[in-house]
Amino acid sequence: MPELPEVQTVVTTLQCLTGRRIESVRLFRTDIVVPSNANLPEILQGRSIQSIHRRAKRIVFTLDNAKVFFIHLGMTGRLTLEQPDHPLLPHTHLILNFDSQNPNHELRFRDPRRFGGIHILPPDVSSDDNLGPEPLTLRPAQLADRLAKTHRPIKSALLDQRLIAGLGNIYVDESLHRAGIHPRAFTDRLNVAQIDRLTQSIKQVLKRAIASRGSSLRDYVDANGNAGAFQKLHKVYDREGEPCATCKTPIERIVLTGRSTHFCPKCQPRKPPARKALAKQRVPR
DNA sequence: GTCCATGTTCTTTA
DNA sequence: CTAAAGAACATGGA
Repeated sequence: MPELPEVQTVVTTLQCLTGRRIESVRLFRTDIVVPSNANLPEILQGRSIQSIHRRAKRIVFTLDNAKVFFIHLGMTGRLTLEQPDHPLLPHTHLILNFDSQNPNHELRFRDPRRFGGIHILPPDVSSDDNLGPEPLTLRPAQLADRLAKTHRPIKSALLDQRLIAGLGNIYVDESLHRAGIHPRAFTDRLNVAQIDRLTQSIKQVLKRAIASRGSSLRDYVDANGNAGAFQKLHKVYDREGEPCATCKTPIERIVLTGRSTHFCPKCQPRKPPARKALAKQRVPR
């Protein structure tokens, strides 16, 4: 459910919590906390939230004592502000109550599949582990360097959070379509022009998706319970068989790296347009 | 019952 | 040994 644009939207809609003091913590499942021996209620109880920001697909909370933790929504996680008397839905794992203010909302974390989690960072450790660069500030040369170091289909590379952090299945497919690159194109065979275009496409797609407050296909909603609208603007994702918006060719769906992959066979040709020499020998010996 | 799902990590294979 | 492909995780909806 959440890729960069959705996570960004959740973070934006959570900003009303900055400066608020956590009055009570109810943790219904401890197995969503990492590390498993962390005492989350003790860490949160009585602290104020200094800031909430996004890094890749992580929602990073900084407390007034400089402690940092982040929530990852996984596939089905939801972080929502609710009225305290709102019925408790199944798979609600954490509820935080705050010092009373005008909107007396509580924060709830729900995640049926539990691929998401709450991660406590040890002091003086950045939340970055081996996450790649943020796509919105990515430079083409930076992407080129990283792509040249690996040999695999571009689709798989862009899903790899260590190579570039924040894209998921939807936005990789949309970015590749906009860039006119076949999802199976090998990373180390893309030319400079293609990588320039890809960098631009990724940024364009993400910016537009954020402007539409994310994609709601299944059940994504922001912290206020509002769905996004970008799914209406998808060019390829989940549009198998439908005509390409630019050339009318039916969108195809293949499976790559175990993931559904959507593309237009005409706008995203298998081989680069300018191709002349096929004089490559295999094993020289 | 079957297949599929906006993600990540561990295991197996090449 | 390294890199890439595959399986696993847990739940619900079509």
